[in-house]
Amino acid sequence: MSIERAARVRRSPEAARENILAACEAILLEQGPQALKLADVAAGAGVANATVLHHFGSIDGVQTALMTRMIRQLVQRIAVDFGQHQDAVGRVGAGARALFDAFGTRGGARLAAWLELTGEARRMTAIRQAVQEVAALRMQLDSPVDETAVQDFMLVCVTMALGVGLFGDTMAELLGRPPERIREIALDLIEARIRQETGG
Amino acid sequence: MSIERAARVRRSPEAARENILAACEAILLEQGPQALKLADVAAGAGVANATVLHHFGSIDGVQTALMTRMIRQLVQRIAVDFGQHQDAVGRVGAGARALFDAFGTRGGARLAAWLELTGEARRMTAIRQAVQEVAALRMQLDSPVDETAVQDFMLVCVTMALGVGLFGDTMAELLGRPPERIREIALDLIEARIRQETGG
DNA sequence: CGCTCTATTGACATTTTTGTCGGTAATGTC
DNA sequence: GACATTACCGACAAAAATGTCAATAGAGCG
Repeated sequence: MSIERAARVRRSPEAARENILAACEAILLEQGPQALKLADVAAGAGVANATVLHHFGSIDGVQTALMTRMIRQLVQRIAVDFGQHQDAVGRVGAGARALFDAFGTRGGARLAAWLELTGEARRMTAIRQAVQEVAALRMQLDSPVDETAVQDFMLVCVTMALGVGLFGDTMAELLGRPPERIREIALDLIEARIRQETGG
Repeated sequence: MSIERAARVRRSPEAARENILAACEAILLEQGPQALKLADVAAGAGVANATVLHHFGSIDGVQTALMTRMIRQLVQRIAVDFGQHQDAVGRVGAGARALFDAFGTRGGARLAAWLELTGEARRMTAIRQAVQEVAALRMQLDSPVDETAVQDFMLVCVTMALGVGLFGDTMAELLGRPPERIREIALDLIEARIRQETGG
């Protein structure tokens, strides 16, 4: 019997990078950032180690590209969700909901935690831009009294969404409560605050 | 000139372990979990690599011991803070405050995030025990209507405390708000909920 | 087809990190 | 002081992870 060698796949540079980063994302979500080893990434993508290095230069390059990609996806998802609401009343609640969705799925919160732990949290500037744009939008549309109050409030929303997205499931399981409960209550707190602000 | 060799320090096994784990904790807080290398830990503790291994067997043993130690400290801190309040009214607010303190300082939230990312979140069972004890205590003292409501609420408090503790400072800086703001608003949300629950 | 370009690769080199081992030196005990 | 115990260390070995390089092979183009 002859030795069969898998036919070599040749992709465009973009497709090759995409393929590798997708594998990285899966590893990050399933095993955490410390499992992002060159060999594992290459194996996950179905290519040789050297191929990964050819496209990204180093394992750090891979990580940087992964962060960038995930942040871009995250911001885009938030923007889309937020843009879908037109009425002033439901917009804030829907915005909060969009935040919770964005960070609760596809590893958004895990990415943020990774950045935080590795001291690369400055990379999240894209999030800042998005939040500030949204804040400006709300000022324009709903014209609430205090601008800093709006910013403060959005700040807390983002932080809560991150916390729930990262720890929610584990905490719920740990304490024997249904996983969606945390999110419900957190959103409830937020909406109560909104009613208080706008209503009286 | 003769070669001076620093006098060898000999500690009790407990003190030696303590010394090493303290160095680990500093590294974890300053540089993140990925920086917990054997050589760095040994250097931080002022001992040889082999000494670290002598006491913990392997670098994994070091990490496990560190987790255990930090969790123990964390739970103890929460318990102390919580036990200081006697009146039923302020207890919940004070409890929430204690939670925020515990996770916001000394890397409690960073530890939790690390456990979460590495998939070792089950180690946090000590936290579960503490929360359940506190919930039982509150049921006994304040006898609110619904037990699951109390549990749900504490669950959200813990998750929010974790989120604020881990992401609060970065998010505040990122959005140009004072760092203590998040904590204030979050506690405000919680206390509003308490008033709503108990008051009407 | 012949040619160029470059994504891809296995084999190898380098670096980093972890772990082993025999010996040394504090400390307590008799 | 003699001895046993063991925390401690330097030097080295092993393993793991990253990175280099020359050669190979798809794909487009004349």
